[in-house]
Amino acid sequence: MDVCLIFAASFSAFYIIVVFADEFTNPSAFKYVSSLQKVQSEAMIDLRLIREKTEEVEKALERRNGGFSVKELVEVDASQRKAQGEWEALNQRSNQLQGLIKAAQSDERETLKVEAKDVNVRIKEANALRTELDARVKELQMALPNMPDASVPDGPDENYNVEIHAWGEKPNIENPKEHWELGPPLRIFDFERGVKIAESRFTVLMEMGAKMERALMNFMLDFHSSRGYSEVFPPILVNKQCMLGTGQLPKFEGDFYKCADDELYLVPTAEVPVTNLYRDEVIAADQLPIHHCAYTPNFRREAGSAGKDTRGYIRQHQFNKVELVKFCLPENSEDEHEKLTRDAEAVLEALELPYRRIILCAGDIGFSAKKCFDLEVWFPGQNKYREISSCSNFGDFQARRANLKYKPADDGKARFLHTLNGSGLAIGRTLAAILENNQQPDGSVRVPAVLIPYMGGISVLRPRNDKIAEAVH
RNA sequence: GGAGAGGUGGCUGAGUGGUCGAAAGCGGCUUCCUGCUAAGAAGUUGUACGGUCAAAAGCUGUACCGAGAGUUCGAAUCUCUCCCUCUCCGCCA
Repeated sequence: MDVCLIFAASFSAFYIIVVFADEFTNPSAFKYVSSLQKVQSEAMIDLRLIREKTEEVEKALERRNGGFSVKELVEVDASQRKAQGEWEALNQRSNQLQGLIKAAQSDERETLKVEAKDVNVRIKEANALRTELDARVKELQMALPNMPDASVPDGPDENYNVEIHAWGEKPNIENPKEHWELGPPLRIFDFERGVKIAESRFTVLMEMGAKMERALMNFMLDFHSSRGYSEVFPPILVNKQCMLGTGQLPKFEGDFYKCADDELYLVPTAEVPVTNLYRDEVIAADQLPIHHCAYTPNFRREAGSAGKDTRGYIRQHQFNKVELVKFCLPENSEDEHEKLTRDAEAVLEALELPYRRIILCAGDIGFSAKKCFDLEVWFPGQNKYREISSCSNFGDFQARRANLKYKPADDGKARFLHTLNGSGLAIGRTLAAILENNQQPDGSVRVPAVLIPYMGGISVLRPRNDKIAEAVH
């Protein structure tokens, strides 16, 4: 692990040096880099861009794990445009004929009608072809992930993520327990009854657990509200358009819970409803940036993570999270990204939890993101850092899908804005991290100072010996 | 869930088979006028994808009046299906 990190870190430094050196010493390299950056900052998955700069786009996507080909898309797009042209030409003729028929004498009119009918048949055929190709283009286009930003390090998987910095001192605990060992005596978690009520990966929070979960929600919402994020509480069920807009669909259908009778999905993250708040809208530039924070429960099927984190409260089908979402001008998104990540880090610092920030490599980055920082909190019981927040800059990728635009102050043409989001934070994991980091030798847990007011003044969680805590079968 | 009404441009709202991308008003923008403001006058004002152009402007083609299908040479307008909104009733935290 450590070896890997050192390698990754030096790798990253090397990468950055190379980029800088190239930029400032080699004119042709500079040209390449800046044109690549232009490609990336101006438009993600823009069809015109894919058409005109196919190779650059492909090169950028190649850095992602699995690799993505845009060749088929370019080909289908070409035939779609041809079909579109033919269809339009036929429509034009049809429109002409309509005018002629209106002006014609009755005998002449019948002849024209015959031609018009024939044209209409051909229009129908041309339209069928056009529609089919249209759908195919859309399908291929929607399946393409965002292009990683030039500043994202290369690498196929999480082993190539690079640590940016770390904060806090790891607590010195003798034989630290994991949170699932600490929880039941404190009467915080009831894992067995959670399974009884739903299925595995569902947990009941009891008493102090329920209280602290709620305290964390309130603390985080208050925290971000006071830092300029306006609070929203959105629907937890969303329609398909929302899921397409933020990029969960169409690629990852199996990852989410869906209400079969209603075409509605349980939100996997507040990102989905909150980003879609302004879908199909044009926002005046002076209204930007918009900063929202939102609490929602989140539902994920965790398909493909069988065997991972089967114990404990780390990986649940239902979990709570406070999310930060930003809408901003394209030129500000990088800056907003840094600030958003700082806001998430500030929560960890307020809670006195040691963490580190890593930048995800191109192969590990999420589908919609062009750049992503993960915050990882220290778990003494597990003796490792675990993800607790993921802060992404999507560029205009989601904005394109969700049709989110802004109207610039100067010229009137509406343009796609940029979206960002990050967890601030995942509440269940925060609770687990507090348990592990603040555990005392006697099995009690110290409540972080900022949380005490939210816990009704309770400063220590103590083990209890309730009979009801023991499962009775 | 039952009954009724309705979905038109940034907004209000007209339009019941062609001359409608769509009246009128409001708002927005430009210009003029006026010490300033207010008021007034004239003009202009949707989106997407193409073509033309070095590019922009301009010009030009096609589509779009909730979505889809149908009738017709021709649909905002007629028919059908679906979605959504509103009002009343019922139910309910």
